[in-house]
Amino acid sequence: METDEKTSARTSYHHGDLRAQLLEATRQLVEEKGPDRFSVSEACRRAGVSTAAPYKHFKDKEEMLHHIALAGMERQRQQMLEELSLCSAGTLDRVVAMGRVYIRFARAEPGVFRLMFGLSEDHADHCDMVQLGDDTFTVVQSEVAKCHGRDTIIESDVNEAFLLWSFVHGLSFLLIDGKLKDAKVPFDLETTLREVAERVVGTEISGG
Amino acid sequence: METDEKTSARTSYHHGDLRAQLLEATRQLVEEKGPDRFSVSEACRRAGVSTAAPYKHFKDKEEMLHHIALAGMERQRQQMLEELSLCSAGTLDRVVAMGRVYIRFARAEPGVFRLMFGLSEDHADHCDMVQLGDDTFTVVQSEVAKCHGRDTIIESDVNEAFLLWSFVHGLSFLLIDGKLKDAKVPFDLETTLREVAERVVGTEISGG
DNA sequence: TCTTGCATGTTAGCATCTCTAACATATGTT
DNA sequence: AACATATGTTAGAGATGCTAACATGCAAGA
Repeated sequence: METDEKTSARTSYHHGDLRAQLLEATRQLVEEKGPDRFSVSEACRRAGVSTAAPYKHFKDKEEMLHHIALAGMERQRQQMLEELSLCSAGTLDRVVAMGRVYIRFARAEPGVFRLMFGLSEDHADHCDMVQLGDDTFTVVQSEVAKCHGRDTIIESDVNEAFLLWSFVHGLSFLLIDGKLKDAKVPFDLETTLREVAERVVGTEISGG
Repeated sequence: METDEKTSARTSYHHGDLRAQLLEATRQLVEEKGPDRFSVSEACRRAGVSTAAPYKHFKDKEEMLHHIALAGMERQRQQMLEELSLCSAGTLDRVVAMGRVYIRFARAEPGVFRLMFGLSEDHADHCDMVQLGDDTFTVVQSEVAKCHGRDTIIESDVNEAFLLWSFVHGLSFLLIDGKLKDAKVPFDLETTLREVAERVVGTEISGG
Protein backbone atom coordinates (compact mmCIF):
# COMPACT_ATOMS: atom_id res chain seq x y z
CA MET A 1 0.00 0.00 0.00
CA GLU A 2 3.02 2.22 0.01
CA THR A 3 4.26 4.18 -2.94
CA ASP A 4 4.50 2.37 -6.23
CA GLU A 5 7.68 2.15 -8.22
CA LYS A 6 9.72 5.29 -8.30
CA THR A 7 9.57 5.34 -12.04
CA SER A 8 5.83 5.13 -12.46
CA ALA A 9 2.92 7.17 -11.14
CA ARG A 10 2.40 7.04 -7.44
CA THR A 11 -0.71 5.66 -5.76
CA SER A 12 -0.65 7.53 -2.47
CA TYR A 13 -1.33 11.18 -2.01
CA HIS A 14 2.16 11.85 -0.81
CA HIS A 15 5.12 11.30 -3.02
CA GLY A 16 7.69 9.97 -0.63
CA ASP A 17 10.78 11.10 -2.47
CA LEU A 18 9.79 14.28 -4.23
CA ARG A 19 12.67 16.45 -3.24
CA ALA A 20 15.26 14.09 -4.64
CA GLN A 21 13.24 13.38 -7.74
CA LEU A 22 12.73 17.08 -8.44
CA LEU A 23 16.45 17.64 -8.16
CA GLU A 24 17.14 14.78 -10.53
CA ALA A 25 14.59 16.11 -13.01
CA THR A 26 16.17 19.55 -12.70
CA ARG A 27 19.61 18.16 -13.35
CA GLN A 28 18.39 16.28 -16.39
CA LEU A 29 16.60 19.30 -17.80
CA VAL A 30 19.55 21.59 -17.22
CA GLU A 31 21.59 19.11 -19.17
CA GLU A 32 19.07 18.59 -21.94
CA LYS A 33 17.89 22.13 -22.52
CA GLY A 34 20.57 24.26 -20.94
CA PRO A 35 20.40 26.18 -17.67
CA ASP A 36 18.60 29.13 -19.23
CA ARG A 37 15.82 27.05 -20.74
CA PHE A 38 15.08 25.07 -17.61
CA SER A 39 11.59 25.50 -16.21
CA VAL A 40 10.19 24.40 -12.88
CA SER A 41 6.95 23.41 -14.55
CA GLU A 42 8.65 20.87 -16.73
CA ALA A 43 10.50 19.40 -13.77
CA CYS A 44 7.10 19.03 -12.09
CA ARG A 45 5.68 17.28 -15.11
CA ARG A 46 8.62 14.94 -15.13
CA ALA A 47 8.27 14.20 -11.43
CA GLY A 48 4.52 13.81 -11.81
CA VAL A 49 3.42 16.48 -9.36
CA SER A 50 1.63 19.79 -9.52
CA THR A 51 3.52 22.97 -10.25
CA ALA A 52 3.10 24.17 -6.68
CA ALA A 53 4.72 21.15 -5.10
CA PRO A 54 8.36 22.25 -5.41
CA TYR A 55 7.76 25.25 -3.21
CA LYS A 56 7.31 22.99 -0.20
CA HIS A 57 10.93 21.95 -0.68
CA PHE A 58 12.66 24.92 -2.27
CA LYS A 59 12.32 28.64 -1.86
CA ASP A 60 12.26 29.28 -5.57
CA LYS A 61 13.62 28.22 -8.94
CA GLU A 62 16.97 29.76 -8.17
CA GLU A 63 17.41 27.62 -5.09
CA MET A 64 16.75 24.49 -7.11
CA LEU A 65 19.37 25.46 -9.63
CA HIS A 66 21.73 26.37 -6.84
CA HIS A 67 21.49 22.85 -5.47
CA ILE A 68 22.29 21.44 -8.89
CA ALA A 69 25.28 23.70 -9.28
CA LEU A 70 26.62 22.84 -5.86
CA ALA A 71 26.11 19.13 -6.42
CA GLY A 72 27.97 19.52 -9.70
CA MET A 73 30.91 21.11 -7.95
CA GLU A 74 30.97 18.31 -5.43
CA ARG A 75 30.82 15.71 -8.17
CA GLN A 76 33.64 17.37 -10.05
CA ARG A 77 35.71 17.62 -6.91
CA GLN A 78 35.07 14.00 -6.05
CA GLN A 79 36.16 12.88 -9.50
CA MET A 80 39.34 14.88 -9.08
CA LEU A 81 40.11 13.29 -5.76
CA GLU A 82 39.48 9.82 -7.18
CA GLU A 83 41.81 10.46 -10.08
CA LEU A 84 44.38 11.92 -7.72
CA SER A 85 44.39 8.75 -5.69
CA LEU A 86 45.66 6.90 -8.75
CA CYS A 87 48.78 9.04 -9.08
CA SER A 88 51.82 8.93 -6.90
CA ALA A 89 52.42 11.89 -4.64
CA GLY A 90 54.38 14.94 -5.65
CA THR A 91 54.29 14.25 -9.38
CA LEU A 92 53.13 16.42 -12.20
CA ASP A 93 50.79 13.58 -13.08
CA ARG A 94 48.53 14.76 -10.31
CA VAL A 95 48.27 18.25 -11.67
CA VAL A 96 47.60 16.91 -15.13
CA ALA A 97 45.00 14.57 -13.72
CA MET A 98 43.08 17.40 -12.11
CA GLY A 99 43.00 19.32 -15.36
CA ARG A 100 41.90 16.25 -17.24
CA VAL A 101 39.04 15.63 -14.84
CA TYR A 102 38.03 19.29 -14.93
CA ILE A 103 37.68 19.22 -18.69
CA ARG A 104 36.16 15.77 -18.74
CA PHE A 105 33.47 16.94 -16.37
CA ALA A 106 32.73 20.02 -18.45
CA ARG A 107 32.28 17.89 -21.55
CA ALA A 108 30.30 15.21 -19.78
CA GLU A 109 27.92 17.65 -18.10
CA PRO A 110 28.11 20.89 -20.06
CA GLY A 111 24.74 22.10 -18.80
CA VAL A 112 25.68 21.73 -15.16
CA PHE A 113 29.15 23.09 -15.84
CA ARG A 114 27.66 26.17 -17.43
CA LEU A 115 25.35 26.51 -14.47
CA MET A 116 28.31 26.30 -12.11
CA PHE A 117 29.98 29.20 -13.84
CA GLY A 118 28.56 30.77 -16.92
CA LEU A 119 25.27 31.93 -15.52
CA SER A 120 24.55 34.92 -13.38
CA GLU A 121 27.34 36.25 -11.28
CA ASP A 122 25.55 35.96 -7.97
CA HIS A 123 27.42 32.80 -7.17
CA ALA A 124 29.61 34.91 -4.98
CA ASP A 125 26.57 35.43 -2.77
CA HIS A 126 26.34 31.76 -1.90
CA CYS A 127 29.09 31.11 0.57
CA ASP A 128 28.79 27.35 0.24
CA MET A 129 29.74 27.50 -3.41
CA VAL A 130 32.54 29.93 -2.71
CA GLN A 131 33.79 27.68 0.05
CA LEU A 132 33.73 24.54 -2.06
CA GLY A 133 35.40 26.31 -4.95
CA ASP A 134 38.10 27.61 -2.67
CA ASP A 135 38.64 24.17 -1.20
CA THR A 136 39.16 22.62 -4.60
CA PHE A 137 41.40 25.44 -5.72
CA THR A 138 43.42 24.88 -2.58
CA VAL A 139 43.92 21.27 -3.61
CA VAL A 140 45.42 22.43 -6.88
CA GLN A 141 47.71 24.83 -5.06
CA SER A 142 48.74 22.08 -2.71
CA GLU A 143 49.57 19.74 -5.56
CA VAL A 144 51.62 22.44 -7.21
CA ALA A 145 53.49 23.02 -3.97
CA LYS A 146 54.21 19.32 -3.64
CA CYS A 147 55.56 19.28 -7.18
CA HIS A 148 58.09 21.79 -5.95
CA GLY A 149 58.89 19.55 -3.01
CA ARG A 150 57.12 21.77 -0.53
CA ASP A 151 54.39 20.95 1.96
CA THR A 152 53.24 24.49 2.51
CA ILE A 153 51.75 26.67 -0.18
CA ILE A 154 53.60 29.84 -1.06
CA GLU A 155 52.54 32.68 -3.29
CA SER A 156 54.12 31.33 -6.42
CA ASP A 157 52.14 28.12 -6.01
CA VAL A 158 48.96 30.15 -5.87
CA ASN A 159 49.93 31.96 -9.02
CA GLU A 160 50.84 28.80 -10.86
CA ALA A 161 47.68 27.07 -9.79
CA PHE A 162 45.69 30.02 -10.97
CA LEU A 163 47.39 30.00 -14.36
CA LEU A 164 46.55 26.33 -14.73
CA TRP A 165 42.99 26.87 -13.62
CA SER A 166 42.47 29.73 -16.05
CA PHE A 167 43.78 27.68 -18.91
CA VAL A 168 41.75 24.61 -18.13
CA HIS A 169 38.65 26.65 -17.40
CA GLY A 170 38.89 28.54 -20.65
CA LEU A 171 39.59 25.42 -22.63
CA SER A 172 36.55 23.76 -21.09
CA PHE A 173 34.30 26.60 -22.17
CA LEU A 174 35.73 26.79 -25.66
CA LEU A 175 35.23 23.07 -26.05
CA ILE A 176 31.64 22.94 -24.91
CA ASP A 177 30.82 26.08 -26.85
CA GLY A 178 31.98 24.34 -29.98
CA LYS A 179 34.43 27.14 -30.66
CA LEU A 180 37.16 24.64 -31.30
CA LYS A 181 36.41 22.53 -34.29
CA ASP A 182 38.63 19.53 -34.40
CA ALA A 183 39.69 20.67 -37.83
CA LYS A 184 40.63 24.06 -36.45
CA VAL A 185 42.76 22.90 -33.55
CA PRO A 186 43.97 19.36 -34.04
CA PHE A 187 45.54 18.91 -30.65
CA ASP A 188 45.90 16.01 -28.33
CA LEU A 189 44.38 16.94 -25.01
CA GLU A 190 46.57 14.80 -22.79
CA THR A 191 49.77 15.98 -24.42
CA THR A 192 48.71 19.58 -24.29
CA LEU A 193 47.74 19.36 -20.62
CA ARG A 194 51.06 17.86 -19.72
CA GLU A 195 53.09 20.37 -21.66
CA VAL A 196 51.19 23.28 -20.21
CA ALA A 197 51.65 21.88 -16.73
CA GLU A 198 55.35 21.46 -17.35
CA ARG A 199 55.70 24.99 -18.65
CA VAL A 200 53.74 26.50 -15.78
CA VAL A 201 54.86 24.45 -12.84
CA GLY A 202 58.29 23.74 -14.19
CA THR A 203 59.14 27.42 -14.64
CA GLU A 204 58.91 30.19 -12.13
CA ILE A 205 56.38 32.80 -13.14
CA SER A 206 56.48 35.62 -10.69
CA GLY A 207 53.25 37.28 -11.63
CA GLY A 208 53.24 40.34 -9.46
CA MET B 1 5.67 67.59 -36.38
CA GLU B 2 8.30 64.93 -36.61
CA THR B 3 9.54 62.82 -33.73
CA ASP B 4 10.47 64.59 -30.55
CA GLU B 5 13.80 64.10 -28.84
CA LYS B 6 15.12 60.58 -28.84
CA THR B 7 15.34 60.61 -25.11
CA SER B 8 11.79 61.64 -24.30
CA ALA B 9 8.37 60.35 -25.27
CA ARG B 10 7.55 60.64 -28.90
CA THR B 11 4.68 62.72 -30.27
CA SER B 12 4.01 60.95 -33.53
CA TYR B 13 2.50 57.54 -33.92
CA HIS B 14 5.63 56.10 -35.40
CA HIS B 15 8.84 55.97 -33.50
CA GLY B 16 11.43 56.73 -36.09
CA ASP B 17 14.34 54.86 -34.56
CA LEU B 18 12.80 51.98 -32.71
CA ARG B 19 15.05 49.23 -33.93
CA ALA B 20 18.21 50.92 -32.80
CA GLN B 21 16.68 52.02 -29.54
CA LEU B 22 15.41 48.53 -28.76
CA LEU B 23 18.87 47.14 -29.36
CA GLU B 24 20.39 49.74 -27.09
CA ALA B 25 17.83 48.98 -24.38
CA THR B 26 18.56 45.29 -24.82
CA ARG B 27 22.27 45.85 -24.47
CA GLN B 28 21.78 47.91 -21.35
CA LEU B 29 19.49 45.36 -19.76
CA VAL B 30 21.77 42.46 -20.57
CA GLU B 31 24.49 44.39 -18.84
CA GLU B 32 22.39 45.43 -15.86
CA LYS B 33 20.49 42.23 -15.16
CA GLY B 34 22.49 39.59 -16.96
CA PRO B 35 21.60 37.79 -20.18
CA ASP B 36 19.32 35.31 -18.44
CA ARG B 37 17.24 37.96 -16.71
CA PHE B 38 16.70 40.08 -19.78
CA SER B 39 13.08 40.48 -20.88
CA VAL B 40 11.71 41.91 -24.08
CA SER B 41 8.93 43.57 -22.15
CA GLU B 42 11.33 45.63 -20.13
CA ALA B 43 13.19 46.70 -23.24
CA CYS B 44 9.84 47.86 -24.62
CA ARG B 45 9.12 49.83 -21.49
CA ARG B 46 12.51 51.44 -21.73
CA ALA B 47 11.99 52.30 -25.38
CA GLY B 48 8.49 53.53 -24.68
CA VAL B 49 6.59 51.21 -27.01
CA SER B 50 4.12 48.38 -26.66
CA THR B 51 5.32 44.85 -26.09
CA ALA B 52 4.30 43.84 -29.60
CA ALA B 53 6.42 46.43 -31.33
CA PRO B 54 9.74 44.53 -31.36
CA TYR B 55 8.27 41.77 -33.48
CA LYS B 56 8.08 44.13 -36.44
CA HIS B 57 11.87 44.32 -36.30
CA PHE B 58 13.03 41.00 -34.87
CA LYS B 59 11.81 37.45 -35.23
CA ASP B 60 11.95 36.80 -31.51
CA LYS B 61 13.80 37.47 -28.29
CA GLU B 62 16.63 35.23 -29.33
CA GLU B 63 17.27 37.25 -32.44
CA MET B 64 17.51 40.41 -30.40
CA LEU B 65 20.06 38.82 -28.10
CA HIS B 66 21.89 37.44 -31.08
CA HIS B 67 22.35 40.94 -32.45
CA ILE B 68 23.73 42.08 -29.12
CA ALA B 69 26.16 39.19 -28.97
CA LEU B 70 27.36 39.77 -32.50
CA ALA B 71 27.76 43.49 -31.93
CA GLY B 72 29.76 42.65 -28.82
CA MET B 73 32.10 40.45 -30.79
CA GLU B 74 32.56 43.19 -33.34
CA ARG B 75 33.24 45.72 -30.61
CA GLN B 76 35.78 43.46 -28.98
CA ARG B 77 37.45 42.78 -32.28
CA GLN B 78 37.56 46.46 -33.12
CA GLN B 79 39.17 47.27 -29.79
CA MET B 80 41.77 44.62 -30.45
CA LEU B 81 42.60 46.03 -33.85
CA GLU B 82 42.89 49.53 -32.40
CA GLU B 83 45.26 48.34 -29.73
CA LEU B 84 47.22 46.38 -32.27
CA SER B 85 47.75 49.51 -34.33
CA LEU B 86 49.68 50.99 -31.40
CA CYS B 87 52.27 48.21 -31.34
CA SER B 88 55.04 47.65 -33.77
CA ALA B 89 54.76 44.65 -36.03
CA GLY B 90 56.09 41.24 -35.17
CA THR B 91 56.47 41.89 -31.45
CA LEU B 92 55.09 40.00 -28.52
CA ASP B 93 53.54 43.30 -27.48
CA ARG B 94 50.84 42.67 -30.03
CA VAL B 95 49.94 39.30 -28.61
CA VAL B 96 49.88 40.73 -25.12
CA ALA B 97 47.75 43.61 -26.32
CA MET B 98 45.11 41.29 -27.73
CA GLY B 99 44.88 39.41 -24.48
CA ARG B 100 44.66 42.63 -22.53
CA VAL B 101 41.82 43.89 -24.68
CA TYR B 102 40.05 40.56 -24.48
CA ILE B 103 40.04 40.67 -20.69
CA ARG B 104 39.31 44.38 -20.55
CA PHE B 105 36.25 43.86 -22.67
CA ALA B 106 35.03 41.00 -20.50
CA ARG B 107 35.33 43.14 -17.40
CA ALA B 108 33.85 46.22 -19.02
CA GLU B 109 30.86 44.38 -20.47
CA PRO B 110 30.47 41.17 -18.50
CA GLY B 111 26.82 40.78 -19.46
CA VAL B 112 27.51 40.96 -23.15
CA PHE B 113 30.63 38.84 -22.79
CA ARG B 114 28.63 36.15 -21.04
CA LEU B 115 26.05 36.38 -23.78
CA MET B 116 28.76 35.94 -26.39
CA PHE B 117 29.90 32.72 -24.77
CA GLY B 118 28.42 31.46 -21.56
CA LEU B 119 24.87 31.07 -22.66
CA SER B 120 23.33 28.34 -24.72
CA GLU B 121 25.54 26.46 -27.07
CA ASP B 122 23.55 27.20 -30.20
CA HIS B 123 26.01 29.87 -31.17
CA ALA B 124 27.49 27.34 -33.51
CA ASP B 125 24.24 27.54 -35.46
CA HIS B 126 24.74 31.18 -36.35
CA CYS B 127 27.33 31.22 -39.04
CA ASP B 128 27.94 34.96 -38.72
CA MET B 129 29.15 34.55 -35.15
CA VAL B 130 31.25 31.56 -36.06
CA GLN B 131 32.72 33.49 -38.96
CA LEU B 132 33.57 36.54 -36.87
CA GLY B 133 35.04 34.41 -34.13
CA ASP B 134 37.17 32.56 -36.62
CA ASP B 135 38.35 35.80 -38.17
CA THR B 136 39.49 37.17 -34.83
CA PHE B 137 41.14 33.90 -33.89
CA THR B 138 42.94 34.03 -37.19
CA VAL B 139 44.34 37.42 -36.26
CA VAL B 140 45.82 35.91 -33.11
CA GLN B 141 47.34 33.08 -35.10
CA SER B 142 48.75 35.56 -37.56
CA GLU B 143 50.33 37.62 -34.81
CA VAL B 144 51.87 34.53 -33.31
CA ALA B 145 53.27 33.56 -36.69
CA LYS B 146 54.78 37.02 -37.12
CA CYS B 147 56.41 36.72 -33.71
CA HIS B 148 58.19 33.72 -35.13
CA GLY B 149 59.19 35.76 -38.15
CA ARG B 150 56.76 34.02 -40.45
CA ASP B 151 54.09 35.45 -42.71
CA THR B 152 52.14 32.25 -43.11
CA ILE B 153 50.44 30.43 -40.28
CA ILE B 154 51.62 26.93 -39.53
CA GLU B 155 50.13 24.37 -37.20
CA SER B 156 52.25 25.31 -34.21
CA ASP B 157 50.99 28.88 -34.49
CA VAL B 158 47.44 27.62 -34.34
CA ASN B 159 48.26 25.62 -31.27
CA GLU B 160 50.00 28.46 -29.53
CA ALA B 161 47.21 30.87 -30.35
CA PHE B 162 44.75 28.41 -28.99
CA LEU B 163 46.69 28.04 -25.74
CA LEU B 164 46.71 31.79 -25.34
CA TRP B 165 43.04 32.07 -26.14
CA SER B 166 42.11 29.38 -23.66
CA PHE B 167 44.06 31.06 -20.92
CA VAL B 168 42.73 34.50 -21.56
CA HIS B 169 39.20 33.22 -22.00
CA GLY B 170 39.27 31.29 -18.76
CA LEU B 171 40.83 34.16 -16.87
CA SER B 172 38.12 36.47 -18.17
CA PHE B 173 35.40 34.20 -16.87
CA LEU B 174 37.04 33.66 -13.53
CA LEU B 175 37.42 37.39 -13.12
CA ILE B 176 33.86 38.34 -13.96
CA ASP B 177 32.53 35.44 -11.92
CA GLY B 178 34.33 36.85 -8.92
CA LYS B 179 36.15 33.56 -8.42
CA LEU B 180 39.40 35.39 -8.05
CA LYS B 181 39.40 37.59 -5.03
CA ASP B 182 42.22 40.03 -5.18
CA ALA B 183 43.31 38.66 -1.85
CA LYS B 184 43.34 35.15 -3.24
CA VAL B 185 45.42 35.83 -6.34
CA PRO B 186 47.42 39.00 -5.96
CA PHE B 187 48.77 39.10 -9.46
CA ASP B 188 49.55 41.87 -11.83
CA LEU B 189 47.60 41.33 -15.00
CA GLU B 190 50.00 42.94 -17.42
CA THR B 191 52.98 41.06 -16.07
CA THR B 192 51.14 37.80 -16.08
CA LEU B 193 49.94 38.27 -19.64
CA ARG B 194 53.40 38.99 -20.84
CA GLU B 195 54.99 36.07 -19.05
CA VAL B 196 52.36 33.68 -20.31
CA ALA B 197 52.82 34.98 -23.83
CA GLU B 198 56.56 34.55 -23.51
CA ARG B 199 56.23 31.02 -22.21
CA VAL B 200 53.75 30.01 -24.89
CA VAL B 201 55.05 31.79 -27.94
CA GLY B 202 58.65 31.69 -26.90
CA THR B 203 58.67 27.92 -26.48
CA GLU B 204 57.62 25.30 -28.94
CA ILE B 205 54.68 23.31 -27.68
CA SER B 206 53.93 20.57 -30.13
CA GLY B 207 50.51 19.63 -28.88
CA GLY B 208 49.52 16.84 -31.12
C1' DT C 1 -7.42 4.50 20.05
C1' DC C 2 -8.38 9.05 19.11
C1' DT C 3 -6.98 13.38 17.95
C1' DT C 4 -4.19 16.81 16.97
C1' DG C 5 -0.05 18.89 14.66
C1' DC C 6 3.00 19.02 10.93
C1' DA C 7 4.75 17.83 6.55
C1' DT C 8 3.60 17.68 2.04
C1' DG C 9 0.53 17.25 -1.43
C1' DT C 10 -3.60 19.74 -4.33
C1' DT C 11 -6.38 23.38 -6.90
C1' DA C 12 -7.18 28.19 -7.99
C1' DG C 13 -5.44 32.25 -9.26
C1' DC C 14 -2.42 36.45 -9.98
C1' DA C 15 1.36 38.70 -12.32
C1' DT C 16 4.56 38.36 -15.84
C1' DC C 17 6.35 36.93 -20.02
C1' DT C 18 6.68 35.66 -25.25
C1' DC C 19 4.51 35.93 -29.33
C1' DT C 20 0.44 36.30 -32.73
C1' DA C 21 -3.68 38.29 -34.88
C1' DA C 22 -6.27 41.99 -36.15
C1' DC C 23 -6.46 46.65 -36.52
C1' DA C 24 -4.62 51.71 -36.90
C1' DT C 25 -1.64 55.20 -38.64
C1' DA C 26 1.99 57.37 -41.10
C1' DT C 27 4.77 57.56 -45.41
C1' DG C 28 5.92 57.39 -50.07
C1' DT C 29 4.63 56.17 -54.97
C1' DT C 30 1.94 56.55 -58.81
C1' DA D 1 -6.23 61.23 -54.33
C1' DA D 2 -5.57 56.13 -53.92
C1' DC D 3 -3.04 52.67 -52.52
C1' DA D 4 0.72 49.66 -50.82
C1' DT D 5 3.89 49.23 -47.30
C1' DA D 6 6.11 49.88 -43.00
C1' DT D 7 5.47 50.27 -38.37
C1' DG D 8 2.93 51.20 -34.58
C1' DT D 9 -1.38 49.69 -31.37
C1' DT D 10 -4.68 46.71 -28.52
C1' DA D 11 -6.40 42.12 -27.32
C1' DG D 12 -5.50 37.81 -26.15
C1' DA D 13 -3.59 32.85 -26.02
C1' DG D 14 -0.47 29.92 -23.71
C1' DA D 15 3.50 29.20 -20.58
C1' DT D 16 5.69 30.31 -16.47
C1' DG D 17 6.93 31.57 -11.33
C1' DC D 18 4.99 31.80 -7.21
C1' DT D 19 1.34 32.33 -3.38
C1' DA D 20 -2.88 31.35 -0.79
C1' DA D 21 -6.12 28.32 0.76
C1' DC D 22 -7.37 23.81 1.19
C1' DA D 23 -6.64 18.47 1.48
C1' DT D 24 -4.38 14.42 2.99
C1' DG D 25 -1.55 11.34 5.37
C1' DC D 26 1.87 10.30 9.05
C1' DA D 27 3.38 10.41 13.76
C1' DA D 28 3.28 11.29 18.47
C1' DG D 29 1.02 12.00 22.73
C1' DA D 30 -3.46 12.15 25.60
